[in-house]
Amino acid sequence: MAHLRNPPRVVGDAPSGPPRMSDVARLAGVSKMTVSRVLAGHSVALATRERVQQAIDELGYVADAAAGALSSGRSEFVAVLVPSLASSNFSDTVRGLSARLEPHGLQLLLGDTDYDLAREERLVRSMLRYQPRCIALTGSQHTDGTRRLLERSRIPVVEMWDMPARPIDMAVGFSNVRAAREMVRYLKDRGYRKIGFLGGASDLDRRGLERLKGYQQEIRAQGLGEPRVIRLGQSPITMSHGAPALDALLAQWPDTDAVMCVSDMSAFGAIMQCHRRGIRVPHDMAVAGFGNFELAACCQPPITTVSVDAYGIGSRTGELLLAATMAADLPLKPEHRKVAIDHAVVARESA
Amino acid sequence: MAHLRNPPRVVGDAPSGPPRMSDVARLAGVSKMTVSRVLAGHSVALATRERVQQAIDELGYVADAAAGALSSGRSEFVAVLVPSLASSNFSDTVRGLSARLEPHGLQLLLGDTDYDLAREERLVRSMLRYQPRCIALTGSQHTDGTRRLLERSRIPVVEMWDMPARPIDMAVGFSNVRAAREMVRYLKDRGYRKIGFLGGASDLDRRGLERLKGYQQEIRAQGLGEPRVIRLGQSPITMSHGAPALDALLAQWPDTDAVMCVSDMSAFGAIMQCHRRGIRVPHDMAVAGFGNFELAACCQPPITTVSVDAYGIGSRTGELLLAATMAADLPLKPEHRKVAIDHAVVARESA
DNA sequence: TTGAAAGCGCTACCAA
DNA sequence: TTGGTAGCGCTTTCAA
Repeated sequence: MAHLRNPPRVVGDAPSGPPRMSDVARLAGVSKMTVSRVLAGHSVALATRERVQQAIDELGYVADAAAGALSSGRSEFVAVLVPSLASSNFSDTVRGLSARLEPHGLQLLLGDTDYDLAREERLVRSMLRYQPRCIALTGSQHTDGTRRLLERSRIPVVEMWDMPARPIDMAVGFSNVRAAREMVRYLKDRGYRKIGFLGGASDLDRRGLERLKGYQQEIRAQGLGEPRVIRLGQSPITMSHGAPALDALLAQWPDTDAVMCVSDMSAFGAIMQCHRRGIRVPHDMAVAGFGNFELAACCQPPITTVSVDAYGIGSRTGELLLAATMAADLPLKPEHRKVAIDHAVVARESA
Repeated sequence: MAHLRNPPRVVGDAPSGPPRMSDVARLAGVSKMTVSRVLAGHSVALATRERVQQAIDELGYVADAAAGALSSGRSEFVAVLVPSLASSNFSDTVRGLSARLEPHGLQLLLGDTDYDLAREERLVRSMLRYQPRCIALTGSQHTDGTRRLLERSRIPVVEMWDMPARPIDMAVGFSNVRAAREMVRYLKDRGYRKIGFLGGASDLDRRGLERLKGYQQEIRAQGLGEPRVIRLGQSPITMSHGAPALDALLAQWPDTDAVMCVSDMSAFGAIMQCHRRGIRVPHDMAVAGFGNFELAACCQPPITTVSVDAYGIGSRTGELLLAATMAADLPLKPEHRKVAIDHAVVARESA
């Protein structure tokens, strides 16, 4: 009788904690195993099943998932890391992921890296403690520590929102460089020649940097002179970024006739600042965004932008993860490890 | 030797799965308990601690949280349900919660109810399986099933974003009715007399309904004639709601001189529609929002709105939950079970 | 179709 | 300061 953590229950005592599987079993007059089978949907005689279900309902029994995971050796967690939950972009991706994974009873473990790679590593380490079946990260830049943790964990990994040459494991995204180049070409086709770029000052927003790189490459390729780049403000780029960035651009290059922004947020801020300064959009100044947020469609003038299927990134990631966790033995062919997501310039009135 | 789930490891075999605490113990030449103590930060001789730490690093050992939770009888999960992760309002609340809870090693289990009470119940049931230490819900309306589940679970519960007369357990929020009434008074003080209201058509957005109720009460109390209410569109109310709602309002009551919107999103949509129709804001039509999103400050004209401390709701909720989980034995006094969050009309240019 | 026993990986408890 | 043992609540495995 030594070493008992909880005092033995005296017969007739009210059960102390929440009901356990053995309580259900006793009430239904069956063994624990039968209860377990009913819960798992395995074959059990109809009459037995009904008695067990009744006992479950009567006691309000909820099975302990931690115990189940420990015993069966597989958890139902999927770890997901995004730079920011507030961004509609990433929250759409999360919605796409849930939509795919929830029907399989998988539980998302969500984390918000705040565009901070060290924080990402801390979160990965902390989430790995729950033995997730797989993990989805944003971007393809990670600390060495993060990579090491992931490699050692040997679980399927998807990197989202980018298209790295050599992903850790799998990737679902698109080339931000190419998308930005397409926007420059679009602006050039519309007749703009003095095109500026408004981006963030932080090197942590890799996707923003890629867009900047694409802008610079295409400006050079098209012979549109020296790039006109303003880098201002921290990630994530917010609406309030647009106004001061536009002012800085016009202060340095007053003859600019179009501006391409790292996101719809800053494009919106820039357009509102144009309203304030009496600059007509697009007549005096064209403004283009990136992301095709709802904001871009509702703004006056509606914002020309690059639409990206954020929800699709989530749901395709979910599919890859499902395939990888369900059939872990069948390694995917390399060409199936990278999923390219569509993107396109959406022409509206602002540019 | 029967009933062994995994075949016994032959001496010299490479360990099959990830390293376990016993692997670390063996490598460091100590018992599992000592490893456990090092991880928990309990007192261990410095030299021993260092050897153990070295073994942990060498193996890349990550402790299994499910096993720990099962053994110790307490998990590190906190369940959190919000209507929508995409809304900056609720994602701010989540940030406030994380900021308070993460330092204590607590892991958020986030769920998105999509403004659907049945879905809320499903999520609560599913999260309860992980034996969370406590749970935070949004709003004070829940299904009977949800209430029953929560009562039976006997864990601390906080209802956020509302101020119910009788909370399930604890509440952190404010009265949406009172806040809306203050906005009507503000508009009246500014000289507006024909004030309309733009809200959603769904009865699921309780906070939106409360704001409508506050509007109606105060319009009557101030003798401002019959309420002018347009209810259009599903929850959550988005930017695209504003334009058609404004059109409907003006079609029915062309002489309206001010409009109060259920959220900054629809206020923004309404203002953009005013731009399109050549209606000057606030000269021809005042527009007020609710929530004080970044959008409201960046819009041209900047939007007069009700600011609510969304982040504060999260961090105060975190404090309550910490107090309740850490000192579960000390029941809070009833007057400490309800935390009122400040809100205030922010006067800007739009009204 | 059902049951009994063992054990998943960890921590509480007591002993040394 | 450290170690041994029992057991958390469940599922796997095999037997009936």
